[in-house]
Amino acid sequence: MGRGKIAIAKIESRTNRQVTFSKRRVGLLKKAHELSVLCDAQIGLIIFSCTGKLFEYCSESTSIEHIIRRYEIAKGIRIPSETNHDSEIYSELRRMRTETNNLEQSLRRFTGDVDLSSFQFEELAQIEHQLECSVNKVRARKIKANQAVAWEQQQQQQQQEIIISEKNEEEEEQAVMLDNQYHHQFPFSEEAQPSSVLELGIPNYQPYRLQPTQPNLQDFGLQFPNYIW
Amino acid sequence: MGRGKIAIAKIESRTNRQVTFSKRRVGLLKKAHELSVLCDAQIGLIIFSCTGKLFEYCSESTSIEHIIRRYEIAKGIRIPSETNHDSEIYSELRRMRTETNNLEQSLRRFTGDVDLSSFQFEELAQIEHQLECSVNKVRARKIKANQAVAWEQQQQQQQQEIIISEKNEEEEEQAVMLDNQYHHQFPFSEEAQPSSVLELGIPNYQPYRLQPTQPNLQDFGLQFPNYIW
DNA sequence: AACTATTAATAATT
DNA sequence: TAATTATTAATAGTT
Repeated sequence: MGRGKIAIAKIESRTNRQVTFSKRRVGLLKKAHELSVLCDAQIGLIIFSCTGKLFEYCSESTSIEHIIRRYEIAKGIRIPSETNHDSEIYSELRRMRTETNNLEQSLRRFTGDVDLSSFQFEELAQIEHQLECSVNKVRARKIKANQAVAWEQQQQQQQQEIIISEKNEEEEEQAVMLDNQYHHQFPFSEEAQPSSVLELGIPNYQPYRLQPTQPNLQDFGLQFPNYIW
Repeated sequence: MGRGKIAIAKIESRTNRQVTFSKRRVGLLKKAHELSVLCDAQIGLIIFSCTGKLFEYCSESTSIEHIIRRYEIAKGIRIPSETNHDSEIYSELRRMRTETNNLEQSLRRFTGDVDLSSFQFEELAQIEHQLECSVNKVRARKIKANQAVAWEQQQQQQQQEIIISEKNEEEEEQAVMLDNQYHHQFPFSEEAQPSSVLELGIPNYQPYRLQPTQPNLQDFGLQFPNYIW
């Protein structure tokens, strides 16, 4: 199923292997999800890439841990119980990972390294507004940081203002003024905050690290049940 | 991929569901095996049918138990070994705290919610550029996300342009028009950004709110992303 | 179960 | 690197 048939043996070309891994990983996860939904099966899937990165899937309304427990029970494997001391530390570790994930997710919005296709229009408008505010702050600081430049700009502005007050023809300058007014008085883009994202509860949501070297990060920045199929 | 297309929802017909389960289960296991071999990945797959029957697959030269152990270690659920590992755990905790701090600081750079005064002009310009790229991405995506809305607004805009070109009196309407123009017609031009907007605060920044929901997919093994710079 | 008309996945290419 | 396309592979409905 491709331009040609390939033998099922380790792909020697490193880049080729990486590309194939990315594509087939998505395909496998999709298939697992479809089987789970179509046939009401409980599925847990763990994938470690050859570079050691972890990917996983599990059916909705459950968790990998739960499936592992069920598996171990089914196989008659005993689960060693944690001590109280250990469980405290691990819960702290998990909490911190969650926090890290949240931070990384937020950061991706600012770097643009997030798959925006999962957002609705209103959400995108909100993100856009946030970014505008940030860039404006940075810009203001930048100007302050270089007073000479700032001073030049102010001089220029004042000259233009004089011209405008005399002729009142420069629409663009007017636009600047009015645009500011608009933002201060009618921050419409913040009003209609969709709660949809909040309600899309997917159990066991614990993404972890950013993937700067992986081009296919966006495959997993998406809401699972809806985006491809 | 069959005589007809089917929706991904639970198959109501019991016999049909059973048949599909049998077929797709084979397909899924095959895909898992192929991915494992082609890309040298370690894969564990556990399937409980709706009748409770267990099926499993794991890559060659390993076992489900081994993969489960590796998984739990990667997730910080279980201890690597039963020996004294306290120091390892605590160092991991420290490492994660450091990472969290770094992420928080990076985030604050983007929100402008931090002492930007400590940055030099060049650094600020870099951050600004990063934000511009991000906002452009969001903007482009936003347009795609709702072409109908964009179209409506452009229509409105055109009408208003006509009105304004005739009268040029309604200041507020003009502001709306120009704002729309800014947002939709010139999504990639940052130059005309009014400098006085710079004083706007960051309204409503809630870093944890807009996470795109994600399936139970994770990846591990990357260092703190200083790639942003 | 086996068959086959279709859809889906994906290897190679751009 | 991401998108496109020519092929192969999977499978839904049928026999």
